[in-house]
Amino acid sequence: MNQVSSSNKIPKTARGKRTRDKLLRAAEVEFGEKGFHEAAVSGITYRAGVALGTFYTYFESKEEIFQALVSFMSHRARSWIAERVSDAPDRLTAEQMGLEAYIEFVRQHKGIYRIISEAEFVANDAFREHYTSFAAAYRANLEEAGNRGQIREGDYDTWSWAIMGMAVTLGMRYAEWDESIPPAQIAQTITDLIANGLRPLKPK
Amino acid sequence: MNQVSSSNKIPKTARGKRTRDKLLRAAEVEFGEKGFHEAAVSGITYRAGVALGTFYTYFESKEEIFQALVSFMSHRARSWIAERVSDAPDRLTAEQMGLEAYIEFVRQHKGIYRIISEAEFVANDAFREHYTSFAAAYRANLEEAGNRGQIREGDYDTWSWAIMGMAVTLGMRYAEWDESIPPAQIAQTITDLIANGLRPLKPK
Amino acid sequence: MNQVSSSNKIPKTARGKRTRDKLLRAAEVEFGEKGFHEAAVSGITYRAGVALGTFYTYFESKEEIFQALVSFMSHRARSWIAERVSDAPDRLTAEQMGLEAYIEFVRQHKGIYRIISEAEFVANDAFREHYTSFAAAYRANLEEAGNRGQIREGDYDTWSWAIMGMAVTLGMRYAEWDESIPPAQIAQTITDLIANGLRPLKPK
Amino acid sequence: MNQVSSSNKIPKTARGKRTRDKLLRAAEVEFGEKGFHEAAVSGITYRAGVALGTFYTYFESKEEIFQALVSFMSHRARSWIAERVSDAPDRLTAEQMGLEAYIEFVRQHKGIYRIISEAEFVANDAFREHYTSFAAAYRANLEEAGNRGQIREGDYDTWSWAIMGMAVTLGMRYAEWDESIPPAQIAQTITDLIANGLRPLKPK
DNA sequence: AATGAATGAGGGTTCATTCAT
DNA sequence: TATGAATGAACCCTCATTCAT
Repeated sequence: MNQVSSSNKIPKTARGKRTRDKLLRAAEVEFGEKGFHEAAVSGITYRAGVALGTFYTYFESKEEIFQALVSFMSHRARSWIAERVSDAPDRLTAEQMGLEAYIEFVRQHKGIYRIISEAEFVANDAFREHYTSFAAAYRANLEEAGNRGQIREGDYDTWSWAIMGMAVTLGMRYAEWDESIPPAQIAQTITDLIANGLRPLKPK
Repeated sequence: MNQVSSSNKIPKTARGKRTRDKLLRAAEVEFGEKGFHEAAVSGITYRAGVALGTFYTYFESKEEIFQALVSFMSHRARSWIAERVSDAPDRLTAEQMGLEAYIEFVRQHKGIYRIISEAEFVANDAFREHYTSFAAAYRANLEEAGNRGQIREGDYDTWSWAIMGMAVTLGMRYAEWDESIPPAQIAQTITDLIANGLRPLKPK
Repeated sequence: MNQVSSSNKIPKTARGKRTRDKLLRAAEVEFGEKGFHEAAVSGITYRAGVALGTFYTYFESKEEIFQALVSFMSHRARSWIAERVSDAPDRLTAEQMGLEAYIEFVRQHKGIYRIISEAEFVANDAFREHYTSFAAAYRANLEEAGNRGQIREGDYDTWSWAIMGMAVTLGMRYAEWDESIPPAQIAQTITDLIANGLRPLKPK
Repeated sequence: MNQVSSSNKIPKTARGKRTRDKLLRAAEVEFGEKGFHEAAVSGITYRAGVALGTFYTYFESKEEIFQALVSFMSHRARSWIAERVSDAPDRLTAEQMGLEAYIEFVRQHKGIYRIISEAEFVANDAFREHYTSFAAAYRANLEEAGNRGQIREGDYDTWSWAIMGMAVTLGMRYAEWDESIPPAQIAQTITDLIANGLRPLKPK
């Protein structure tokens, strides 16, 4: 019942691929605006400009397309950030650039934020996969930085989840709720926090 | 639809109060288990042991009881943490105890976590109120600690949201997903991160 | 999933009982006219004069009401025949009266014939129950007649199914397809066949 | 909708004939397993190993292929029995062999039984044709036997339907439901019943 | 002949809410 | 207050059939 569900619904023609893609794009908008439960399959097909039945040529169910969407967007986010970060000189700068990139990404894809939030309850596998991948990437970075002596050693696992948690919540706060503060500034503040903690800089 | 229409449905008799209470308690379980959309009013009344129609004697709608629940639980969480933290010697210790308390709280009330997550989309007012209150409490603490020289000065606003974000995500990770690590240990790690940042402890 | 399905949908008030009854009666007409698959729940509620949703107050599904109907009608048919036969002087006369009663019954309830036919594939349990009960009744009669010496001894089981088979098929032929021959005449012919077989009456 | 519109879809090439045949064979399995309404055209084409659209190259509709199938199988059954019976020494022996053959046939083609049952409501013309042909064959046999003095005279029409009815029902009972009793034994019992009726063998 | 994508009417089912008692 | 029957809008999904290639 949860078996790989790669359903024999993969398009075999170029036309089919195009239609499937239109549906995915439409689903991003529909789910992003209304949330999973309020979204309607007919809303997706309407936005995609195809007939209702066409939906079921490519997806088994509303759940399935939602899952597909979560995976798809999770990849997009990760690769977008990775690209932006690739030429960072050191880990802390990379952290800062990554955070900034993440907030910008969310600002450009508000629907995505909502979609991933809901995924916890609707497409739990994809949801966990998303966070686990993100955290794993962070963890690898922290470890590498640790090995190079750029940061101290410690519980990289927990740290990576903690940093990701900041990013997510700040994404919500400063990308969803309130766009008045530039991403760079938020990223700067947080990076400083991560780097230096709260200690008085020159404690006596 | 999102306006907290303080309905004129407040019970006047003792019997009425009891019934309303049964409904609220039942709603916590129903919403916690199924989430807002999958939950059914009939499920709530069934758990409460009253007839379906009785629900509308006390609540205008499914949305209303959900809102009431979010506010109620948000208060419970805050006061539970406040109590646990009240006798902390200093801010950092308080931070650690608070984080630990928070994780414990989520472990004991998994439904609550889910309810607040969904509130973002279903009862946005109550949801923002929840996070804003939490962040404000943090902010006040940070500011006070700053004034006392216990921590350095900085953008307390952003910091408070960042720290809260860690807590939320770690709550998910180490209370929802995986309970194998003791809350105290997680709290310790994070507090250390907050306090000291990632800098090598004895840089040359 | 097939558990007794006595679903907690039993009406608790007199009004409820009346509504459930209206639905059953309407279902008899709808299923009889259109067959299970072509019949619509909305057709049933329309005929019953209630709202669509009311259906699901009393029945879990279209399948469930169909099953209920088969059982109900099977009982009706059996008791109708039993009543007609009760004062027969001997077994052969009873056979004849029973067959006649059966054909008359089918003529008055053409829908029922179709319903039971389809039940084989839609509500197999109820279907088997129907035929098994009928055959058991026949069998008991044959056995009793055998014990009294009214008929010879033999494989009552197979005989009872054979006789029932005649009745069913003749019901189809002379009640469904063609009503020109009076039931009594058909019953007479068959009884004679059952009683005497095909042997020349005065074989040399 | 029930008129056998001898469609202009008869294949002209050898390849076409082969494809049409594959579809018919696949339809037998699909309809036999699922029944008319649950069966899907796509199920048929899938089993046949052709594309969905190909179906409509050979058949006007789902109804049409079903009709074609009923006729085809009705012929098969009749000729199979006829063959088995052809060398019977007398009518009663022929009856017995025919009944035995029929039960064996149903045991080997359970799908066919279901298909013909459903035909009453889906392809009524073909259904009546089927039963009428069978009955006519019986009738001719009875008449001939009567003329020869092998059986007494009587209402051959009703008798033929009655005997056929036994066969059908016993087919269901001892071929579909329960295969534990050998066809020959059932045939024997019934033939005896037909031949001798229920009369005590040595009446005074 | 064969393919497979596209269509859309149709129907079963859910459930928040209302209402009569 | 409490009950539970009644309502009907809403929506997911199926699948026979058509059509462009």
